[in-house]
Amino acid sequence: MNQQGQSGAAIEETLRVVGDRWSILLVRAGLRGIRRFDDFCDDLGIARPVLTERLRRLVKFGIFERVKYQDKPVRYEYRLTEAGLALSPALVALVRWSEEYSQEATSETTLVHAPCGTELEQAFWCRSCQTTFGPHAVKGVGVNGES
Amino acid sequence: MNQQGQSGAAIEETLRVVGDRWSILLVRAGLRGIRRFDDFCDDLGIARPVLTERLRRLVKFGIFERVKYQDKPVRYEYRLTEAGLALSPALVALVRWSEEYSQEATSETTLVHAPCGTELEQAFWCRSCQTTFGPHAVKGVGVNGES
DNA sequence: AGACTGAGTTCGAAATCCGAACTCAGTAGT
DNA sequence: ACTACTGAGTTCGGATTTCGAACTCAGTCT
Repeated sequence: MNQQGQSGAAIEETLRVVGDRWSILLVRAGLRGIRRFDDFCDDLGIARPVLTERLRRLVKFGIFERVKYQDKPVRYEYRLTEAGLALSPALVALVRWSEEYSQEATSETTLVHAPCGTELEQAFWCRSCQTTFGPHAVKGVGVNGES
Repeated sequence: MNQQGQSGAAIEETLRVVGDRWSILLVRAGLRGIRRFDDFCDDLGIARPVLTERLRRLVKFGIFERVKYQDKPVRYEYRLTEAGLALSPALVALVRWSEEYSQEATSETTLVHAPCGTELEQAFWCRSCQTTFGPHAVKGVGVNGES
């Protein structure tokens, strides 16, 4: 249908999992410590049937896990897995972007380096050159590798 | 409705713009040099009416610009703006994530530092400490700042 | 008994998405 | 002058998703 080879498939795969308006917000809520169905619901204002479906899918793809946290009335909660946690760079990138470019960003808090409190920058790091660099020096985003 | 303060608003804002299955793919296609309506269409397999609406919205939010590239039959193409280009860290983060965690990732190409060809790492950079660090040392992701 | 909690389901209405066919201006070929 | 083609869209009806509000179900609390 389309001729995306290689790394194209990877992103498409990923976006099929987290590429809707709610999934990333759910991950963010998870990072903030939210775990219970009703809390996700209240915090995000997501419709219940949609939340049910979304959580099921995120569990299926290993981003959240469904954990029984009490027996008497059986109750489950949702916790981020390692893979889920690993989405935070993407999340941070989005926050940074909106801080920088979104016209109606009303952000009061900004992201900082915890030890020193300095506003952080996001960069790519080349282990062999021992340097940081920006998006212009990345190759391989596309199949043919045009910057 | 929900009690997301501060940086919560920022992400929500952003996801209202790029938080659907197509927008990020469009940005990616833009990075790969695709500019014309029909090419986006063929490359992504997106339905035309949806593409129309998506592009209009991305233009409105300053991610693409609509540029006239010929007069005789008036024709427009879509180019990424600076703001659009600035989304690439998020995109790269997603690619990296899928390379690492996505079960059915079939990615052959990986992302590299263009000058030297080394596989890149993504990191946060603290200007004042002059160090790179990972997501665990970021504060302020959530309103209350749980890492 | 009656009210409450928490994780869901069920419902019908509304918004989105889809593919396929159509439009419209201009160009190229015969 | 007639036909075919290009490229950026628009129009259509049907299928899928999303929504809010109300309901369920097991167990607990008073």
